[in-house]
Amino acid sequence: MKKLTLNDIAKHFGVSISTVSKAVNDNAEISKEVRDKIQKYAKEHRYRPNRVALSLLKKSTKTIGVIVPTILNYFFTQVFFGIEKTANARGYNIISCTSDESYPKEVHTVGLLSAGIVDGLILSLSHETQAKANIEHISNFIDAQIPLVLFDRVSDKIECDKVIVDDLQAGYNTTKYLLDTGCKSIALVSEIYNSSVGKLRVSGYQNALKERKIAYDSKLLLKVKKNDDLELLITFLLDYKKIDAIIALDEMMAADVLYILKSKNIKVPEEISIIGFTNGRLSKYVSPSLTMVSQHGKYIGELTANILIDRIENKDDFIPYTTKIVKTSLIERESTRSLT
Amino acid sequence: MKKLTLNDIAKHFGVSISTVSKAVNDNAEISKEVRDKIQKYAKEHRYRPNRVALSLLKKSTKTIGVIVPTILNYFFTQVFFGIEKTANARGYNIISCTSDESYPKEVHTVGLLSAGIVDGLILSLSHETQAKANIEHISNFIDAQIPLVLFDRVSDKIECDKVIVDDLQAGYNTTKYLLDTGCKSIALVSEIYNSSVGKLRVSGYQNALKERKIAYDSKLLLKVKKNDDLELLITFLLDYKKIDAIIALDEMMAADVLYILKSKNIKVPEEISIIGFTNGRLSKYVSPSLTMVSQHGKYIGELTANILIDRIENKDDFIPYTTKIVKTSLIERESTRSLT
DNA sequence: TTCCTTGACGAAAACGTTTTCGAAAATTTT
DNA sequence: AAAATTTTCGAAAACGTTTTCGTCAAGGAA
Repeated sequence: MKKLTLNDIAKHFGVSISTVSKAVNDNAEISKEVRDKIQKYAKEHRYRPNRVALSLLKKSTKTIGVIVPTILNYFFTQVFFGIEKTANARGYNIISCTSDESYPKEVHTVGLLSAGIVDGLILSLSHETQAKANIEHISNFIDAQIPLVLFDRVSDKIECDKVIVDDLQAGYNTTKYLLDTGCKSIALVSEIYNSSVGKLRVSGYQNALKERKIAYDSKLLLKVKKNDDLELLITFLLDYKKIDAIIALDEMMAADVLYILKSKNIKVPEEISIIGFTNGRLSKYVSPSLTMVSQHGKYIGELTANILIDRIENKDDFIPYTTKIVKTSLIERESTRSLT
Repeated sequence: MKKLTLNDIAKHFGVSISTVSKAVNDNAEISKEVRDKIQKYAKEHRYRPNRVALSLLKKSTKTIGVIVPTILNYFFTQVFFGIEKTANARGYNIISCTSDESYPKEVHTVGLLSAGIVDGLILSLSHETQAKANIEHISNFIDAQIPLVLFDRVSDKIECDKVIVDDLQAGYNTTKYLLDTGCKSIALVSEIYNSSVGKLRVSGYQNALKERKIAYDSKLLLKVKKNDDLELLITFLLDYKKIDAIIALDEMMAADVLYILKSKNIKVPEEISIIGFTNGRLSKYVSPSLTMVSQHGKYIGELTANILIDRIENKDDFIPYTTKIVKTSLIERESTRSLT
């Protein structure tokens, strides 16, 4: 039951390979009887054209590469889901890789994918890459003439299509929302302080403060690293100053903050309000449920995939690069006070 | 800056393709000077051997296919993470697909992946496939001589390597644990009642009941479908009989059950205990936090990938198929009473 | 009959790579 | 100087497919 090739079928019928190829493709150039005979045989023996050979010939693999910093994060899982869905619908497979927030791994993976196995690439920069701001590997990839779409974690230095979240506005909106509910002293905790999205959210936060003529205090910006003890940091923060709201830059962290506050018997939202980024599964179920910023991950995935595939399928046409900005939505729940 | 081929380099230096190939592969057959000259040029122009051409020649793509029923589920995300990690470590890329619990989509995807683009396949059967028990597409795949490893959702009718969770034992253990904490009337809610794993867990549940000489009441087994109103079903259940424990067959459902009980002002675990399957992010953060069964998803992914790659790399050797059974662990939290 | 058209099929190139084998040239050995 | 060996490189096959073009025969038209 070895894999059947055109050559095998050709030998079986004593005809040429071209005849078989045309027959299985139902080409009228071949007489009806021969065609039927060969098609029947091919079907019975489950002949399938070798996609690798086809890829080599057509210079198109019908697969797109996806590199995300991590998959153990609801936002990226959602985006991934959206990409997979639309890619499949448009006849593409996806080959998925994780950079694990690591620069060397990203370089390595991008290199691999530039060797002809994908027709295009979707990428969200790793945290380390954004911190280093070293994007030579991306430039090389672009030089290889393979379409690339960046999403969420992008870089100004890279010229290509991009899909980003309106993080500046989101940072501004959440801060303003908290101020409007009567909060005065708002802290911000972030693990991704070096990433483009983290910085934009902080800028939005600062803009909102400035608008209300509230001085920005950098001590209220908690940069937490991988193995930091968040509880300790929060304890210090609360000792430093009276806080009445905390913005957490991802969902897990929002949940962690809530957990810590509850363990300290601090009432949420009466004493401290919480808003988190990424509206995942957690936020609905904890109590009090968390007010969150939704980034519409699935939609971003769909949009990104569509832009990439359009680019792949109109490779010769000159289409200027676009940057799509996706607005966020605030999902109001119980961890914030109501607007008065 | 078009993609460079061996031919391009050969022309540039006026040598043959074979010379260039050997030179870039640092073959001593080529004189040191020529080798250096060509390697320098290749590096400068970022030559990378075309992987598609290589795959065709070597009949090996160094990629493995993964088909899971859904990625929006923490267990499968975990498994996926484990697979990706070990596959990468062993030099393989993964091409990932979702069956969306749909039989036709699974058939289609398995078909695609049998056309030579993967060296092996990792698969967890869709719910619909297990309900239909139609596995012809899998048989066809196996006939094509491509290594296959099934995990979690498997079928007795398919002969191949398998990695499964000890769901029978897990069902038994959780039930027994609840009985030991003093529960007498245990209900079970499941969305995957037709899957192999669902059935095993129910069997384990029944075994534990039988051991304690408690009659099994099929009304306590809630089969919930995609769009059912869980709250209504639970209300009926509570009206039907006094319940003091609920086993939920996945994490979301456990959280939903908790949510519903809380909204009915039923104390957990004083009045009703809850145990859920899949120890994800949710369970830790809800309150009371949920006692869960951990299936060690990441480990399963690693194990599965290793078995598959071993099979790929020793294709000629005859190694009998194995079925690895991974034990579960019970993570005790606040949604169950303490053992007395 | 002769010419032209049409139908049915095959030969060969092309995609990019590795590898085996052969051959020429350079070097060493006798 | 002749013979033997080694060094250095190229030709060609192979992987499986599509597609262009050519060929040959049959059939119809003149």
